[in-house]
Amino acid sequence: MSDSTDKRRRPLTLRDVSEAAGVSEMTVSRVLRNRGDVSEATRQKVLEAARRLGYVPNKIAGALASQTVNLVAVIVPSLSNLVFPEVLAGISEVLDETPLQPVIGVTQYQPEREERVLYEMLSWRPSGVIVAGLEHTEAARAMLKAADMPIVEIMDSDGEGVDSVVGISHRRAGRMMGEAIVENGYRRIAFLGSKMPLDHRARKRFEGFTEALAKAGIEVADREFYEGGSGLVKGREMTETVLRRTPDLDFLYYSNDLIGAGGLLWCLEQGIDVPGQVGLAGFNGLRLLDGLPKKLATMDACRAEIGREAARIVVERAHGVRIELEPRLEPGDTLIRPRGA
Amino acid sequence: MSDSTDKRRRPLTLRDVSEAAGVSEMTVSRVLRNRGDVSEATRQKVLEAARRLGYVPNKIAGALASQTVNLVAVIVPSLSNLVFPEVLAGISEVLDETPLQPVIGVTQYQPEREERVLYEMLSWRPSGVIVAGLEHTEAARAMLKAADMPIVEIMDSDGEGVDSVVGISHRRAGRMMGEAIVENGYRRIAFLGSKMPLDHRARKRFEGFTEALAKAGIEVADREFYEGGSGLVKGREMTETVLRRTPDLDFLYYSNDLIGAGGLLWCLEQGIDVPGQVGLAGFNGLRLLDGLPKKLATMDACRAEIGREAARIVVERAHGVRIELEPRLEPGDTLIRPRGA
DNA sequence: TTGAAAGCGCTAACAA
DNA sequence: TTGTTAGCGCTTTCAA
Repeated sequence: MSDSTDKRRRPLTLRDVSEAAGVSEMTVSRVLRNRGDVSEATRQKVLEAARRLGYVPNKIAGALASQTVNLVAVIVPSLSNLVFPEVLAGISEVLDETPLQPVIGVTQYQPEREERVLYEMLSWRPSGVIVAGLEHTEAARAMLKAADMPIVEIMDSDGEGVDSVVGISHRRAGRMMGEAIVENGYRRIAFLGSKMPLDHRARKRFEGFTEALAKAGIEVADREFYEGGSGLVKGREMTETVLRRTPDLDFLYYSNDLIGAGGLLWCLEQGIDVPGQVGLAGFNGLRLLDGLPKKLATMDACRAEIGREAARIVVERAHGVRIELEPRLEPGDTLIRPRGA
Repeated sequence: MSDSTDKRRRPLTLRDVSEAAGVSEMTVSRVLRNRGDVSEATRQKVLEAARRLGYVPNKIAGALASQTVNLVAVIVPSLSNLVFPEVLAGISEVLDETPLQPVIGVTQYQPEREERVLYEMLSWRPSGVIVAGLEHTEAARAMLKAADMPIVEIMDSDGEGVDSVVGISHRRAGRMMGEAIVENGYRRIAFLGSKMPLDHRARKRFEGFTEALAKAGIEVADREFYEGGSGLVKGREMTETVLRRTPDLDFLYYSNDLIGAGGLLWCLEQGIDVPGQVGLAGFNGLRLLDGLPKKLATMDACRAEIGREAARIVVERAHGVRIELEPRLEPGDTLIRPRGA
């Protein structure tokens, strides 16, 4: 009676397996970690006992004793952005070949949240940290500097990192797109992006973009910023707003593909000739949207590649590595004007 | 010289703070956890010392000593599916108000991977497990049963769970959509979905769907399955294929909104009257796609709500709870035929 | 090939 | 309000 009421209150320990198998805890530990020499006979005995009891090792105790944790902290601003899951996929791809495991933290683009998440994660003493962006609170930067493990700041290479850095230059990406737009003869150019002052990468793209225009003696003819989650609807609305306000625009540069796609759909619906009348470009190279009526010009941000490289650095316990990847311009159907247009 | 070379090899411990602040380790521990009565004076002393040294507590040791871990294991098939980040958002929303933190594991729809991820996570002795789906390997189910913590299986309520279950009935969702389609007078109906034999929820929707049609004496007129990541392109291709093969179809039911959107775009491009000539419906209620030329009929899967309820169960340490949410049919513009059509 | 002892860094429980 | 003691469940190290 009492037997069944208090069944499995105390979680199983190594000792339970040790007793069930009739060997020392140490031997059980060795078998379960495939370490050291254990005779095949005892090995089987232990394995069988562990399986029968349903024993799951306690990594907390193991980590404390061995002073090693196979966790890699990965800190990103958002998961709904579509971009970050791709980075995570790149990271997993590499870590899957190793004993390391990613642990994901989300900051929602808030520096204080990032600081808290980082603190939480560091308190588990991971084997490395991969964090999006170069901008952190002072305290966060101090923690990263003090942490005795590989730190990789990803996505952005415009600035100084704490340890290793893997990313693209968003300033340069913006500049490249600006140049391509100018080269294609557009002159009345608008920028449509998020209002988020904390999306530093979008900001840097905007800076590089205006810089490129300035070199050609052009100023941004109009700009529009939105708040709240992106999406096709936002793109439509912004596009309508900006084209109403400045009807002679001949190019719209969007800070991401999703709002760009919304804009594209709106233009096509309105019977606007794209790119004859108005050219369009986004950013990110989302394959997801490939099936739109026209392929939006965009720039690939090398997301999976960034994830893979960052993971490699952690796996190799490297420090001070700096990898700047090359963003690729994908002109699609909305940038290059047909001859004679 | 040697001072600077071996700086900060040994991570800081409570003892370092204790010495720096001139109080016992226990007092430092109390301050850092806001526990027990500590005079404001010592409190400040400790805080200042901890901050100056850059001390980050070791949760591994803490967890081992206190036998509590404020981690909640969350296991999902994929992050690129768009659906799961929304569930995670619901979970975070609730956990944010508590000391609990979600830790995410991804299985890629592979049962063996799920088993491994689960084993890894359980070995950290989390405060609860939230796992997508009711289908698991036998070993995984055994682990879940043996684990002495709240277990919540989410997304699906068609079947028995190990402990708590929060989800919708996908069979019912498929049936509801099938009924709505029949009621609207469609008779030549096709199903377009993923080939994944392991996407049990899509399978159940299909089953409920055919069941509803059967009740009306209708059989699925054609079906098409795809492999590989979804996306607009896949939807276009499948739609073309199926309409070529069976030109007299008057309705296409897609297993998710993204391929449905691709199909919608293709139909509109071809000058097909939607829903006059062909009606369309997807599944999920992705707000992301709201800006399409027409609003695709779909069914909301209550993703955020599912996340919130699951998190609540873990927070309340509840067991054996069963919550079946009501999927909502969103007819959009592609299901209800205009009068006289 | 196996086992015994010591201790990882912290906190529960109790004492002062 | 503060300190002391004794582990938490495992692994490292050394001995047999």
